[in-house]
Amino acid sequence: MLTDRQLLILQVIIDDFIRSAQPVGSRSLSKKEEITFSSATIRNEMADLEDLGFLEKTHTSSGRVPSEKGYRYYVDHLLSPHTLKMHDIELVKSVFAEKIYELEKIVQKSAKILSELTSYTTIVLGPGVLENKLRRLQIVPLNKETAIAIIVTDTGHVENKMITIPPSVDVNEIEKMVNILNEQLIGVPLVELTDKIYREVAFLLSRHIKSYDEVIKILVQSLKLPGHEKMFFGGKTNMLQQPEFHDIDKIRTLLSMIDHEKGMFDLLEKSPAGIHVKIGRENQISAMENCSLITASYSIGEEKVGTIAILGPTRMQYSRVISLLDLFSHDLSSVLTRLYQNK
Amino acid sequence: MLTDRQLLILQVIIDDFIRSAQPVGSRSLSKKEEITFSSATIRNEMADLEDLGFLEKTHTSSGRVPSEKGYRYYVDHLLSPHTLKMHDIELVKSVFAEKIYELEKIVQKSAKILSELTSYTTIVLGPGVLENKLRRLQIVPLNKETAIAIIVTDTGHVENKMITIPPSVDVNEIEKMVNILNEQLIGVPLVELTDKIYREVAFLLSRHIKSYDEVIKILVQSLKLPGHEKMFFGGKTNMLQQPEFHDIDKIRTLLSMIDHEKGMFDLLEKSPAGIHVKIGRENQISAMENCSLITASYSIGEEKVGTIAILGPTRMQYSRVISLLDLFSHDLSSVLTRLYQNK
DNA sequence: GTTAGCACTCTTTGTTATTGAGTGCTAATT
DNA sequence: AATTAGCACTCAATAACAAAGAGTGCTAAC
Repeated sequence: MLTDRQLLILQVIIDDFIRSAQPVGSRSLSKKEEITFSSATIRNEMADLEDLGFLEKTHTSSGRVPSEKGYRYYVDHLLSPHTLKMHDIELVKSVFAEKIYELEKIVQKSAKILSELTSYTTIVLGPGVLENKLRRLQIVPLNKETAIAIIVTDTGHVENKMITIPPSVDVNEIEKMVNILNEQLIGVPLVELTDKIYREVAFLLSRHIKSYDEVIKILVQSLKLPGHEKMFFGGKTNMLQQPEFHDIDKIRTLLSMIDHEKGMFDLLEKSPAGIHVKIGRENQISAMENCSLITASYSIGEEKVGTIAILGPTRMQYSRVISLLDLFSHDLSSVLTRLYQNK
Repeated sequence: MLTDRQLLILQVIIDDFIRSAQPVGSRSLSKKEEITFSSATIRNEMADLEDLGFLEKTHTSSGRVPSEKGYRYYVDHLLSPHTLKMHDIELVKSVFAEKIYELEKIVQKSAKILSELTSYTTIVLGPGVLENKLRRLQIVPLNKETAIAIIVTDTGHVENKMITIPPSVDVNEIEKMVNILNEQLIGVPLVELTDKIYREVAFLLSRHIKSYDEVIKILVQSLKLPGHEKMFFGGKTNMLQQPEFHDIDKIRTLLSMIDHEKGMFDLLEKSPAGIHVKIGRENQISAMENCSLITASYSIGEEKVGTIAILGPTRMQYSRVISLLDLFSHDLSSVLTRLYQNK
């Protein structure tokens, strides 16, 4: 539906605007190497592209600026593959070069490096813990009324939670229960724990444990898992450098959105496997009107366990960020798979 | 050295400027109830106060603005005690009303509420974990090479750390060691652990444990505690609302300073017990030139375990913030003392 | 179909004038 | 001797205006 020339013009305009953040005029376009026709021709084409909704003007006699539809088309059809610099690749690899085994640390460092490489904001979700398998359950009494329940998963993740013990329950009973549970439940994915307890272990417990009713309550209480995975941020304030956010009000709503973790979580959680680009209002959040979000998933083996996202202005270096995320999510996945899959 | 009238004028100017953020002129001052003398008199006094370094002008014919020295004097000598509104007190109490026992949650919620009450930024440091006493040490093997070391303290705090196990070491040996250690070390403050191990337990271990040298290495590795206490933030973006930070560059340096936790930590860590006010450059950090930091300590029993701080513009509501912090640190201390001291 | 040419639009920048809140100083008043 | 009224002066902020420049759309020529 678009002619080759229109595509070329659209692409060059968007490339130029991404670089300069300034509306692009016909005259400056006509000077580019790729462009062999006159500014008048470009003007005509630009008018057509505007009618079609790919470009916009900031005022009647201004140069053109890509619309959301324009970016969408650009991302879907015009993206020229970006070759990463050696330096970039090395930095990415450096995250995985050190012998860090703690998953959270890897993830946190990832967020930091990615935000430095892009000068946008990085958000990493997960790795999810619900699919992890139980390695050890421990209940450590602190005093008469309280105890700490600790869950260790096969990925080395530790969850802990303070619980209250009703006075009727004997500490020894709890210890007994914990022993039984460890025997029965090791290797069971955390999501299935409660279910499995009711189906298979409850019977066993009822035979060996005195105040069964009370104890089972504590158990369920301590297995109640964190509602959602952890999020890690990098470069939260990077958006302040972007010229489109030189307005205090915009930056305030954006930053407080970023800090309001729940909303961010909802946004990332539903992102599917693979790399995806959401442009401006496609994100359904008014604070993100001028932002794009690129998400990539990472996995252990075949199973998706988390999401990496880069938040930038709609005027984002899509090509570069996609290449980086692609490299990164693959490397992260393979490291995690190597570390945590075969046990 | 200052006359009563000068003190009055200084106080009224600072109060007014804190409220309005606008330079205060002689005419508007003369209209205040407290002021019974003419604008000309005020002008003369203001000139004197400026000569003494308590006031400044933004330009030759502008009204006066407090200098850092002015704020200092105001905080030290002129602060009128602020009576908190019922509503404020209720909000503070609400943090402690719920039956939350997890220390970190209490602290986190505190940061949030305080930032909402003040519309400044809240930073909470601690509670320190080094003085806590060991309740349980646990090492959970994940696979041949790695294991998770878990430390539970008497305050219910859980630290965990991934460690690598050299191939020469038998998992059973580790288990044996952990049992010995739990017998010997429960109740010992975390800071003293390593010391105590070398002094008293090493001998015991060397008798019972085969590959003693290797095992002790793992042990020390797993007891290496986090270099410093955790920090919690509230209202990180609140400073964006302050008119003195309507400048993008200022806000950027400030926010990135806040996000750079190390620097913040250094700032808070050395703050002594009680409530203290650091004004502007007294903080020794250029990004905080226009900021004041009010710190308060909180404690378990008699022992200081952490710091609450409020970061605001130098044009801060000192009186109100001090009252809030005072109330807060006392309440927090008494709750913590009740929960964690008597065991 | 393309492009040169031109009138027109709108932002940006700079200049100038005006206003108003404020000061400092002097002289009059208490 | 301290206070205050009065006045000349300063400076930021605002508005009004002009000029420049980058851009457009349209028409007519190529």
